[in-house]
Amino acid sequence: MVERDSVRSKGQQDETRDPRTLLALLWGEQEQPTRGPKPKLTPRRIAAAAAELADREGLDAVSMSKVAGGFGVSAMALYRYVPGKTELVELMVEEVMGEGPEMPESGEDGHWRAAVRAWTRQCADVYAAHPWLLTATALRRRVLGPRQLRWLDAALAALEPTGLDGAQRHRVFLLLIGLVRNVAQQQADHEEEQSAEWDRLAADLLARHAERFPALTKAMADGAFRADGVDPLEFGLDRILDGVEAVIGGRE
Amino acid sequence: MVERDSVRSKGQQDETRDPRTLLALLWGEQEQPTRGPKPKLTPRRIAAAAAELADREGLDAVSMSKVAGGFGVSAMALYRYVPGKTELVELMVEEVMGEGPEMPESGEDGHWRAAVRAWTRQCADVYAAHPWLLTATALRRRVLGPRQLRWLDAALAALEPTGLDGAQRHRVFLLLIGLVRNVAQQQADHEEEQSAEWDRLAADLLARHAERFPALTKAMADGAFRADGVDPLEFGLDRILDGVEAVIGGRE
DNA sequence: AGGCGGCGGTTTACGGTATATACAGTTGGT
DNA sequence: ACCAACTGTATATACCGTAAACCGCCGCCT
Repeated sequence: MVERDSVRSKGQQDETRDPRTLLALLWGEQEQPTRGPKPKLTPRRIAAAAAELADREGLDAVSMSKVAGGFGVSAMALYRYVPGKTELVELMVEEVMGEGPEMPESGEDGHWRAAVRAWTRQCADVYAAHPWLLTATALRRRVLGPRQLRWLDAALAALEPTGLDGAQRHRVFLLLIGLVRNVAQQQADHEEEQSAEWDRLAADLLARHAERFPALTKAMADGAFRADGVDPLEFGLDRILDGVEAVIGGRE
Repeated sequence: MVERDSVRSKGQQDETRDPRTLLALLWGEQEQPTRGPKPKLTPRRIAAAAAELADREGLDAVSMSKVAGGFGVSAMALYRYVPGKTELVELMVEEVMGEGPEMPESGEDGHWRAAVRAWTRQCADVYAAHPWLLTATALRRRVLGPRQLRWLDAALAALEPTGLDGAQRHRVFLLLIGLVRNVAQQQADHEEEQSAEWDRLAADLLARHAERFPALTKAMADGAFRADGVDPLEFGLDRILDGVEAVIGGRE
């Protein structure tokens, strides 16, 4: 389906690497060779190891040599399985997405809120478990691997009972992952080391410039950044669901 | 306020660089020296040049030597003004955020929807003008520069007439930037080169695996990804505003 | 059975990155 | 006038991704 030794980038970045090799990789549509020594690795195993590394030490720590070192092979060995690092990251994302969300029995109408809730929570869990997903999926074209499509499919399915048309369902999906990713980012910020130090510095700074940011100081005095037990994910989700409900109600 | 020659990272990454130097930089609280030659540059000018470079060639193209080359100085010269690259990126973000949004006369209640709309649109414009903002602000703790705080302040101010408490206003703000960033990402994806090529490949792939993604195929047949003239930003914004309205209505 | 060619892994090398360190030239305060 | 502070440079280190050439293994074909 795709030739194995395809090299066409000139030595710089991506420039123009054939998307088809990446797709073949993601979908496992590689024709495996017959002759030659048995490969020690697979793209899957490499991606899994790299993802684990990223979980432990962050995405920046994922380098070809470190990943290869984990297998006891040289860095260049990986290039027999993966066209380059960008493709490896893509595989890492796909790897970490798992088998897709477990959705409740949809069946009845009116339960679409619960279904969407379940989807969103599980998606948020994935992002929480792998904070590097945020940067790995920032920019660049994605949502092409089978597992990512599975998530998309599940979300669209959960929205079918709403009666929204396809375009609207898609836009609600965008709203949902936007929420998930944003909350994940917020939490990643806060779970960082020295978070308390930063908070202290920020509070001090704000106090010194209170008059420049009246609404912010007022909101802070009103408890804006105090933890009040309300999950921002749940709050946002409720807002979105209410918004969707408003469309449905207004149209029928 | 902050000593100028502070170096404590061992040669690796960030590790532990003093946050106070960054804050002093962002807020212009550097005490400027008296003796010695007049500096040719300023952090601001460097950040502006770097941002322009990023606008033209992308964030990856921003390297110390390229930025320095634009001024005709050596790469190391920049380190007299900026502690390191991460701080430079932070400055770039701050630079690009401009003077903050121009908000309409709030005055009357009930116009908060218009105010929030104006805020969101302008924020989206910034992201659209500088796509690298997405990756530059992915992960890492932010929202500490005066300009970013200005945006936050404006959003919170716009939400004051809603009667929501501080924590809720903050959560709505999170919802809004989540929307903006997500839409920006979506648009960046689509305006990429070879976008058509990718779409073709994706459509082909989906057709071959239609049975695995029933909801997705159904949604596509229903026009999910056809451009239908509805701005996804407006759609999401309406959903969020409706959601907020539901909270207000339900509580009073 | 033999060998050839596809393939896995290594080594080497190149150009790029951030940035530590040591230095030279310039300037203002004393 | 001199010294100390400051700016910019040159040099060096340690990484990074990856191109290219190479060697040894192995299954298919003759």
